[in-house]
Amino acid sequence: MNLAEVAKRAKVSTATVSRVLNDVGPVKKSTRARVLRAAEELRYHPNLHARNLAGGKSRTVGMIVSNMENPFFVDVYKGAEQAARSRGYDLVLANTDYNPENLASNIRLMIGRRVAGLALVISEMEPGLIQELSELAIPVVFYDVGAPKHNFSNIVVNYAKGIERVVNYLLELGHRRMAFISHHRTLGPLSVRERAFRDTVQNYSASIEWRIAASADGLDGGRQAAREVLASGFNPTAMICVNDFMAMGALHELREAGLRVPQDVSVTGFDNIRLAEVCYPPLTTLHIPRERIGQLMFQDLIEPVPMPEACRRRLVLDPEFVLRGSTGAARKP
Amino acid sequence: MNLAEVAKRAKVSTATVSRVLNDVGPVKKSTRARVLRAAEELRYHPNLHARNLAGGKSRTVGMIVSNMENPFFVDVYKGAEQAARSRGYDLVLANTDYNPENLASNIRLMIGRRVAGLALVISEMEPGLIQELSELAIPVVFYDVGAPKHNFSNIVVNYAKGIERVVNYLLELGHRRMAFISHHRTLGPLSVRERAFRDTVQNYSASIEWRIAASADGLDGGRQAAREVLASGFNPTAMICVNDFMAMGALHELREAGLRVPQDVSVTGFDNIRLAEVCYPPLTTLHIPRERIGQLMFQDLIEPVPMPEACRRRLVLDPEFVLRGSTGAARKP
DNA sequence: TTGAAAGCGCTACCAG
DNA sequence: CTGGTAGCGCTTTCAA
Repeated sequence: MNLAEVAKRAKVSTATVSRVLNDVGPVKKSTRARVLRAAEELRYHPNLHARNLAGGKSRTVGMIVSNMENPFFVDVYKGAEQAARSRGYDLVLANTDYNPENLASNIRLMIGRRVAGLALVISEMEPGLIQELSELAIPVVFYDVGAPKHNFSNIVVNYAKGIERVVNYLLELGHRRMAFISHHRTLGPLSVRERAFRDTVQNYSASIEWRIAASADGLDGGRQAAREVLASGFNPTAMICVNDFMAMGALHELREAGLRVPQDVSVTGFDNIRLAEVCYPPLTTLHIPRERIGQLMFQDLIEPVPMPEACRRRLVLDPEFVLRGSTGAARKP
Repeated sequence: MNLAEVAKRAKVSTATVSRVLNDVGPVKKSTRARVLRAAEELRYHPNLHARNLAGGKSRTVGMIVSNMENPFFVDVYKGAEQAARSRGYDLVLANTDYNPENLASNIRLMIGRRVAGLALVISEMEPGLIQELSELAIPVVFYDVGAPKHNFSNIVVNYAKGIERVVNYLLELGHRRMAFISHHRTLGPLSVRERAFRDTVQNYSASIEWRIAASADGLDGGRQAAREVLASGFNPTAMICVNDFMAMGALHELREAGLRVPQDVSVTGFDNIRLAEVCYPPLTTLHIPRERIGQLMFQDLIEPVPMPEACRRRLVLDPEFVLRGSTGAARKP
């Protein structure tokens, strides 16, 4: 079923059908009605590929995330999706599972689709891919990572500040032995947080004992990392987790180990996902406006903000401390 | 950047470039290398729309789900995505948020993309849409709902059986006052579960007291529904939740109300999402092989299983009872 | 207000 | 093994 058949049935040219369907250009009322009816009767569904090809422009933006299992990414996705929908755009999602090969193929896929823009919510990119994208003239917005190129822009959260905040808070509560639970230690954004942790702790006093454990992002990863820490004999009074989702895994492990939170061990997260409030005990964490970020990313893509070559956009958000029940004074030795 | 430019640069015809890029037909080694290099140098990215248009066939399947916030859907998505990727297909996802308008527009979008198949993981469809789809000759697979059409097929879970199982279990534990926590009561699949609950309870004894509360799907919905039940003065010793995600919300509400689980109230879920194991207390629930379902849906779409008109496929899975800490003997009155 | 026709970028078929 | 070329279905001038 195609335009031509609709045109034939309505006894008009394909040009007219196109005008009617796209609501552009002048069309006599009666003709219009006739076309609409024909399309209806024929159950005509325009071929989007043909449309894109002929039109040259795309009403689609792409988003690639690392891990849809982590509610953080789902929320960002939903924010962007909603923003896109409300502006008559269409968002297509891809998931990498932190796999670089998936990332590369997904990016190529998006390029092949000639998306109007690409939002990357991932933890790192190979320089090669960065290069490939920068040569492409399609607007790209990164979350949390990004290189300064004319068609790039980024939205970043001041993770270091957040980590610093929470560590200081724990320090004040008397914690002197803390573990940092992370994932993908080598990825840029993650290592920033790790460094913030180390720096804050060391700046405070050389006598603070600390340790870093990492596993995969997720419930299992959090659990695994926490287990490692416990098994090592290091006996932390606090666990600072790189995100809420992992923190929930850690919480579980502690419970299984017979440790009470926060009496025996304090636990903190990052992101303030909805679950952080609902889990037990509710997590002390840092809030990040995830849906907002999704919206901002979309906006950034389609709003052609002309600016000097060197000055790509960069928006920095500060996370907000949220105090809940998973933290308390350090247990007495 | 297009085929023609690559062809010019490699000093061959576009036909040859196409052959090389698609790895079809005979091409001399040296030519092949030349083309590849040209494409590389020009940073050529094939236009997928043109490819689809010209080729006529699509290597893309679509999936529409109701609520990506609920991990259940994420898992199904991941299963399908993985299956698709491994077979060289590409999965595009859409989310409806239980909004019928979003569903309709997403379906049209998928049709417009000429997907090779469409997987619907949603709770209900308007007859009009069903009709529209059935006239379309594209394979459709439903999860949990579906009408018998030649191009439809469905994978369903025996929810009634699961609910029956869990209710009987609670009955044996002495529970005599139970609440059923649901969402979207009028949607087909949901009402089936509700009915199963009612039937089981009533069959057991007329003296069993029961109540049904419903709210939105999700943490808040579960919490809200639980709150309603508690506020109503009805004092259940058990809450049967239509899914784990809502159960987690209910768990939270009970905790806030100062009720202990399972000592004061037993709680059950459905799906056995990863969180069910990690939350506190861990949920007694019914396992559904979500990733598997995703895989099956994909398979069903691309494997052209020819069969008699009337006999569309229908695969029924039985959920498996999983006993955890959120349930126990009914409290003494 | 409408139609004819030139592409959009690619695949696939037919020759050579 | 390679090139020419006819579409795929739609949008968009340009004329009428």
